Amino acid sequence: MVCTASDLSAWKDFPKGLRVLLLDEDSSSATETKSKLEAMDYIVFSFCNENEALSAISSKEESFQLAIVEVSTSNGNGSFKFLEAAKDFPTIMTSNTQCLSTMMKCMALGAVEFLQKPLSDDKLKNIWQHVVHKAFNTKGRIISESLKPVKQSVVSVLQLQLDNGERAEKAGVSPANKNELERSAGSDKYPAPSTPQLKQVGRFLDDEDFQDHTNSLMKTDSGEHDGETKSVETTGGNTMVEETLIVRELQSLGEIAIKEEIDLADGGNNEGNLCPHPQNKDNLDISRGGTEGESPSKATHSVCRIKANGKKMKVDWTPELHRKFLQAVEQLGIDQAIPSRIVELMKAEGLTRHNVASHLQKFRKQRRHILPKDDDRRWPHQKEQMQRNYCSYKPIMAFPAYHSNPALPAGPVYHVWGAPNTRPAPVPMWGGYPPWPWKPYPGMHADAWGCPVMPPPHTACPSLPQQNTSGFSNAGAVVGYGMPENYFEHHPAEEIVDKVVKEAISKPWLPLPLGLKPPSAEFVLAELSRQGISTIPPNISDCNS
DNA sequence: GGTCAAATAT
DNA sequence: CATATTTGAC
Repeated sequence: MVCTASDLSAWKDFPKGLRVLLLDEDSSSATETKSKLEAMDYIVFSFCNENEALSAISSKEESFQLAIVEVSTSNGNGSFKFLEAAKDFPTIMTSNTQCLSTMMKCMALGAVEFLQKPLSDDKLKNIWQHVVHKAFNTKGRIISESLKPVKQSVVSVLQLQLDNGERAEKAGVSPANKNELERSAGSDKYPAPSTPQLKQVGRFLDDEDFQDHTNSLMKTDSGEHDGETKSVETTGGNTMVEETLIVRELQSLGEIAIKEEIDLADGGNNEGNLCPHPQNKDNLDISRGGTEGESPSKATHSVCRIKANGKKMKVDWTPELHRKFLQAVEQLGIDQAIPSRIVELMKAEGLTRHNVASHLQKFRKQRRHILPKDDDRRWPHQKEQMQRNYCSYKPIMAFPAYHSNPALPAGPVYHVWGAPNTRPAPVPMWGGYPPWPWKPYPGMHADAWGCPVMPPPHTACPSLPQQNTSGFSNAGAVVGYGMPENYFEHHPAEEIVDKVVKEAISKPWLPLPLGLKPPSAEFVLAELSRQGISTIPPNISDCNS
């Protein structure tokens, strides 16, 4: 993204106020680092032994957004202990040594970067990127309280800039920078936090949820045959598409989607769009001079849903948001899935119980339509039937079709049987749960809503009756969210089944069925580290000489 | 609060 | 005209 005037004002003091926990036993280097950071407007809390640091993060984790931890021969595993404990926010490891094993271990344990000492201004100046990166790439896990404000701030500013850009355009200014953002969004697949350019903010994509976003991007890119550009109004021509593209990406990052109404009519008075701004500043500066005891993040969390004219903005139930919704519903279990609880679980700022209630209503209605009366077993009215053991309740699938969604927590997926939940299992309670067809394809009627799209996962309920009761004619065309769209577009359902089965056979070591996405390297690493990274040298002393 | 249904917005 | 979301009543 080209640095425009609005950039300068919006991001001017971006890292300002970010709280950095510094753990370094070497007091002189600690002091030096601290002063460098402070010169850059970071707020530094310095610790010289890991126990203090540990207790600091465990008691007030929300007070920090970033940690810099020194690892040395003398502090042994202390730094690693900290690193593991501080998984919720980005931790940069630093050391005098250049031992590859050490670096490797740091990375395996979740460090976001390894910096060789001494820490120069250059090395330090962009560490904020890790904060932003983390804030946007914590899907499926719990996003740390301290990172939420950052995320919101960034989203706000970016959205604001979109608005500004829109206005500038109307004034005849070339929107070159937006094109730039778009381009980078589509092609820059690999996050490289060390690269300072702001354009990275346009695409916070990790392997984990890469597919999703790319899908939507590519679809939008490809023009009008797009299933997701629901909010694209053709009125404005291409610029609107770009606008929407970017906004949508932000939206799909888990924020409540707010439809900014761009009033083409009353060109000048869009001051209301400024509303995200104050929040942004607040969030970043709130910690200034504050004491460690405060938790800045708790302060302001509500998304500004008020338009200039005071009207509330509509909640846009993006696939992403709906996915949260579904997760919540599944997690709660059918008889507990009530608006208030769903709202809690969704953890989507700005979303009200009413919003959810409404969505739930629609959701239920749709289901009723899809699963005709005879087996409406899953809704509370039929208490007698609730206990019946329907196949869709059984955790047969380790990777239920619907869950091929990468945004879901990786944790329980491979442990369906031992899932901690009180419910039977984190399994879709609505067997073969259909994707939510947001504007599937042009011309397709929206009552395709509940159409089961996935071929019934082979091992799963072969007898599930309603799988076929509703119109299936479009099955080939409707594509589930979170699935690689092309996959379906080019493979008839039977081929898919075949493919999945073959894969299952060829990889017997994996749980069945495999789902549609093989475990990524990332997943394996994560799993390894979760289990204590036995493959990595237990200590570093052997390489420090 | 939860649900349902009418009212609105898109 | 059909849908999606919000509003309001029960």
